[in-house]
Amino acid sequence: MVTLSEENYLKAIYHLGKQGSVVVSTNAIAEQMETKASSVTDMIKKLADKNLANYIKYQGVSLTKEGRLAAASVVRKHRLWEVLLVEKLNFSWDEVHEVAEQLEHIKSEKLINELDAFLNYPEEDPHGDPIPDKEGNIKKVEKILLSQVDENQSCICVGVKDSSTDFLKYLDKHHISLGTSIKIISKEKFDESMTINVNNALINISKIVSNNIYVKKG
Amino acid sequence: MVTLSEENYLKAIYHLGKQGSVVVSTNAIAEQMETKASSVTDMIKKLADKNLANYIKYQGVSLTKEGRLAAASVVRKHRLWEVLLVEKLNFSWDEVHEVAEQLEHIKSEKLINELDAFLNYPEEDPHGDPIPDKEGNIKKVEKILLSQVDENQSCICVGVKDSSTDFLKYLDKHHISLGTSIKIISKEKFDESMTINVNNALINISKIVSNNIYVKKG
DNA sequence: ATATATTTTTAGACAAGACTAAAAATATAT
DNA sequence: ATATATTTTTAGTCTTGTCTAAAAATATAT
Ligand SMILES: [Mn+2]
Ligand SMILES: [Mn+2]
Ligand SMILES: [Mn+2]
Ligand SMILES: [Mn+2]
Repeated sequence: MVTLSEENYLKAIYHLGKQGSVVVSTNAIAEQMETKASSVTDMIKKLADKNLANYIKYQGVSLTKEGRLAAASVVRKHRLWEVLLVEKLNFSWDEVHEVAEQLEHIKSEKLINELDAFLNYPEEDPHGDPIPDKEGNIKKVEKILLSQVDENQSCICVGVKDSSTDFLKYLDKHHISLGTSIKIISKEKFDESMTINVNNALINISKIVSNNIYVKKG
Repeated sequence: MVTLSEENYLKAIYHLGKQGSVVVSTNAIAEQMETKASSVTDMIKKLADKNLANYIKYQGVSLTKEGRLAAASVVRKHRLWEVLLVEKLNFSWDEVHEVAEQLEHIKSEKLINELDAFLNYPEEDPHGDPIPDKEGNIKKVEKILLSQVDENQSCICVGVKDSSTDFLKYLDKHHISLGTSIKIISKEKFDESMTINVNNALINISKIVSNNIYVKKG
């Protein structure tokens, strides 16, 4: 039995582990989860006791095979629920995350499998993030940050790095969503802002924005 | 903020309160929730502190207006989720309860309203139980226990009192479901068992069974 | 290499929710 | 009316998950 709280820690370690080294620091987890380092240390020990994490004092933590599968299962549920909310229940992509945070902890094999089928086996969530399969495998899609595209190049928005409500609403306001074509008109050396063409409108976006939009060539 | 545990107690008091007097005893709650009387006393105090329950020591507990609304909201969510599971996700009526026990605690106004609309505003759950509206009102449908129907009378199954997996599977085996026509052929004085006609088959059911099936005349 | 800063762990406390055992209140039976 | 049985509450303990403050380990800078 994995508790709700343990699931949240597993998920945090899972996410932190794939952006950089597999070993994750106590402070990184604390920051991600908006909790205190001492709480993290306590929980890491419990995860290690349950064979969900590898832990060496002062050296950081990584997930075991079992822990990684448990984490991927939570992520799978989170993203499938997000698809349901957007596709069937009229949620917009900036409204789903909070509710999915709750739904991801519902325990029922049948429920998640039926949900998957009902949604026609989606491969991505409403933010362009891949949905792990039952074995925890995810389709690694090649995508780069908009900030890394050169002047005069065109690309297509395929995801967002920040999926906070604020950022997604900003994108809505500028009519940027998954599938939107973007052409880089010019880049400013000074502050790394860029002017882009979206739906034949020119808009200027800051480095922070271009650093949080994933695109593919085309 | 009402916690998950508080919601479960509210629901128990709500259910116990409508089958008999509105004031509910500590022991009755303990039995319903499979917990100890001392735990119930502790929780009742918390509910009273939050103005969700009226509590007089040694005299039992009842729900306040606010508590009744909170309880009805949990029941509403429970039953709407059960409808989703059966109508859209291929669950049978004996599989839904456990999962609905989890889903009923998800907090999101929008989610439950959209779910209601998506399901086309159902009035009953898969066991024939009425779904409270947003204000906590339920359509009181007149139904009687099968055990109370006289010999040679016909009736239609409109609900079940016991919705345990075991009982529902028993009904499945005998092809009794919501809407099934039942004619009482004979009643045994001795043990109050009865022989009934279901889909032109004669079956004998015990008092326990006839006491857990709701029917309407017709 | 040593002093300083940062990170991580430990120790001790707290709140929620549950339990056992004992005490107090209420109900029942003679 | 009094003794007995049942119900309910209290007192004290436990587990989970969190926190603060202090101690220990590790990293960084001169
Ligand atoms: Mn999300
Ligand atoms: Mn979560
Ligand atoms: Mn149910
Ligand atoms: Mn429940």
